[in-house]
Amino acid sequence: MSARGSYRDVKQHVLGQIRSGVWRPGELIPKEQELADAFGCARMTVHRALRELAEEGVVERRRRSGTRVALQTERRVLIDIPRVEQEVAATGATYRYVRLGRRIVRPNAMAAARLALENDRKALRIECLHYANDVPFQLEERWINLDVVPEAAEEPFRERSPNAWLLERRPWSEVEHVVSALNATAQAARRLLVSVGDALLVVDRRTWDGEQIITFARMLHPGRFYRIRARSDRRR
Amino acid sequence: MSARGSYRDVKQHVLGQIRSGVWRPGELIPKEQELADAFGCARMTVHRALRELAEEGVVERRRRSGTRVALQTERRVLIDIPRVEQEVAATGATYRYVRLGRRIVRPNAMAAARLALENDRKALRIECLHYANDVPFQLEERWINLDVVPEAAEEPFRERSPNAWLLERRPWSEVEHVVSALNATAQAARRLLVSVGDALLVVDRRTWDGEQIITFARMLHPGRFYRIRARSDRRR
DNA sequence: ATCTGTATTATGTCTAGGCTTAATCGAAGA
DNA sequence: TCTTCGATTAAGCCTAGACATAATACAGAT
Repeated sequence: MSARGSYRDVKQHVLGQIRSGVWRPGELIPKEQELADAFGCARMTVHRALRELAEEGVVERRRRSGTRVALQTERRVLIDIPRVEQEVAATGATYRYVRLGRRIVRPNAMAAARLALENDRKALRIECLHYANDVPFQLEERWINLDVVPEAAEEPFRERSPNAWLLERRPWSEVEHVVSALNATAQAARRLLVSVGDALLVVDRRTWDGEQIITFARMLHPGRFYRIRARSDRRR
Repeated sequence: MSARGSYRDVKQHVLGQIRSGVWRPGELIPKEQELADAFGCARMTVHRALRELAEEGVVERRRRSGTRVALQTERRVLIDIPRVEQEVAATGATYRYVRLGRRIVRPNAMAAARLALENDRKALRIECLHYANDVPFQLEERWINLDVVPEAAEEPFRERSPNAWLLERRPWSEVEHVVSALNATAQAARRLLVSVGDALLVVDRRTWDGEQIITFARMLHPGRFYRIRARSDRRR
């Protein structure tokens, strides 16, 4: 077959067999040693190719049983969620940040639940607006857990956004994003320069460091402007 | 240090140094050989650990330069987008599928653009509704490219949803998802049993096989019900 | 007929070397 | 001063073995 195999060649070949329908979903494919012999390479080289295909969800592997073509029940999608600054800059627009408000308060029911705060604990609430070319792009309602980040109580957040400030300061271990849709309230509509009731795309983000919840942010976007895009390319 | 190293141990150690702030963003970390010596393992073992961390976006690697802690400019998120049937079933609800309409027509401007169709080419349009416990869960407007999937012209799609039918039949190589928010039109509101103007979460999906676009689907969800959730855990 | 222990098998991981390649540094030349 | 080119370095990939581990099959016992 091919004189000297690289793991990429093996991946391409296996993917080709699957995509062209020679190896069908659920079917067993040749074992590592057989592929290694066919390609004239070491088993480790085949192993790496198949391991990566398994990580990508293309094949499923079990010890003793062998490797089989995955039943495509799920689509796995990799999304890059950039910072607002970069997202705006990427479109060529000029980015601007404005802090609207900042208070240390007892959180409302939603924020308290999201932050998993004990009764009566206060948290820092920041409201701010991100512009693209002086057009409102994102309205952010940010809650910071002062038990975890006490130094935030000293920070005015006038120049730098809470997100940028936190990213520089706090390592994080886990993030959760929840995307939904809401109608604009009177206040949100005023801030975002849209009509009351217009559909808004909502991204809720929680950030952990270990067991502790650092921060919760609700980010509202005019539905016409904001897009979350994701492409999952099974070929690579 | 540790008597015998596995690549997981190395990963954990490196991640620990980063999370605890010992190795800071942008900073160089020890080279592969040094870590291998420290752990008393082979360089390949360290190599695999660092390669995986690089894939996860935790570190950045350059030949000759070395490995450095990534500046966390982006958050990479892995999302599993299941099929509606499974998504509904996962909540314990009963799934039901209803075909509303099916016609071979010249696509409207949006669909023609999404499908990249030549002038005057017709396409198959299917409108259908997915229920969870007899409550409308997703309204789907599906366009199928008959140049690529001519056999779809014979299929009534009465029992099986276009998605299920296509997944069984056509291998695909690439998917694009675009998420946005829209206000419910009169027709969509009637189908989904919501009020006109209610915020809907919109997922547009395009599927390729190689260069060809197989299908485009616009899926509408009542904003209150549908959630796209994603957790990115940097620890593993 | 059912349970249990053992042998088998394919993948999972590791080792200790090798060569390859891209990025960088520094020295020599223009 | 600027450019170019060769040496160096650290990651990238590969090999040919080894042992570990999980899942299965099968034989023997109950």
